[in-house]
Amino acid sequence: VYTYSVLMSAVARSGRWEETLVLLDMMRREGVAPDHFAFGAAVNACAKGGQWERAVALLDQMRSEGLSPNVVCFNTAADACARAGQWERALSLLAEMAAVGLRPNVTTFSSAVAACGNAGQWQRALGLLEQMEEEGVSPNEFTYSAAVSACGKAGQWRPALNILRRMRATDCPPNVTTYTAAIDACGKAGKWQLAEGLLTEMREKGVSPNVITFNSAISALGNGGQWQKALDLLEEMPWMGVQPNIYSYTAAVTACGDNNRWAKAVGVHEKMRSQGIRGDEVSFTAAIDACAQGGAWHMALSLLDEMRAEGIPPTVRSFSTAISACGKGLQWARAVALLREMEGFGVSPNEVSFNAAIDACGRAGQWRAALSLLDEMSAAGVPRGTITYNAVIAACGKGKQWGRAVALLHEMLAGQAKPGEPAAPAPSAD
RNA sequence: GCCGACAAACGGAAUUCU
Repeated sequence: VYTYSVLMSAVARSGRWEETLVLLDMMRREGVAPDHFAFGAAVNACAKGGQWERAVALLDQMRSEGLSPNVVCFNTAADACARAGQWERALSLLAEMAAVGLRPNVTTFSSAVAACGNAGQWQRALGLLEQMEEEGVSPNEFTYSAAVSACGKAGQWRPALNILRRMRATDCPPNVTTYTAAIDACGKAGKWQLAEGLLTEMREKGVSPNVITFNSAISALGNGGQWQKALDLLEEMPWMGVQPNIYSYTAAVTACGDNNRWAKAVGVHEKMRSQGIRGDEVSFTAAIDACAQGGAWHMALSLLDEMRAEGIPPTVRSFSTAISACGKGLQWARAVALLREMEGFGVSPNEVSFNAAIDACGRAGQWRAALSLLDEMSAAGVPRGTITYNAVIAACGKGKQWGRAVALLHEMLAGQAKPGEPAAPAPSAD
């Protein structure tokens, strides 16, 4: 039993849940009854592998084999729900624990808070903080950080900062992760000055920022329009003993790109590579996107070539971004050509790729080309989305093809009869 | 007590509007 569960925990870390289930079966076949550790490892593998239903089902499986799930098993299943944003399931596991006489601990609550946060339920996350204290369980850094992150994801920077304030009054003061989550929360809300202030504050309090903290701060500055400050911080972080990684550079590339500084973005990306950090598909795509936003379609295409020359296979996102770059530069023929070429590189265009190409045609007044792409899309088995219709309707509008635009609108509405789907944004009616 | 299972923070793409 011991040997098996050690083996399973190793497999679990890599998220290979299928293998842990096979191992469970092997144990049974050899007449070895899986214990809490073995099941715990299997539940963990399901959690890491994104299989929250299986994780929860394993708890029932345990019972049918005569084992009552313990707190760790519940916690691990709650973590699976948290990762999937299944807050209702996470909360029902909490309730279930109480029903079978188990006391949820701080880990249980932390996962439940994270589950709410990942589902956008920030008020519920805060409610859980209160609830756990009422039940005599003190939140720790994990819980608080999850709560700050929950607020941040929902754009709630004030409650996020309130949690930090509250922590200062406990014997669990904010640590580097909490500060990082708070910086990220401020950044997402465009509050770059607050993010900057938190970075200063933490250092004053003797909490050393790590690379993730700096990356969040760079993004916060970029998101607040402060691309120059973002670049400055990238330069300064080594002085504070933290070497930038590829995430840091990519955040800086995005900061420049989102603020209409495509040449700076490309420069930062090059600098990264001159520092011995190889670009990857994400960093290149960020640089291509910076060019797209700046209308620098030619540079976007060069970057796409460059990444291939470096042996970094462009992804569907890379291609879609480059198509968009061509479109914004009114290079519709190049956009369409790229759409057709990508298949040759082993990358199938998806809905986004087609949308970008259709938009490229529309911008250039090529409504016929846009319509034929719509047909091609169906022929390729790629479903049309709301955005597809918006783009193609806009293309017809630009080409003064009112009848076609209206027909497409009706087609879109007719095909959208699925209840529960969000309604299409109303196209402007001129 | 530890030596077998559990938890938190950061980066990339499309349409319109902001």
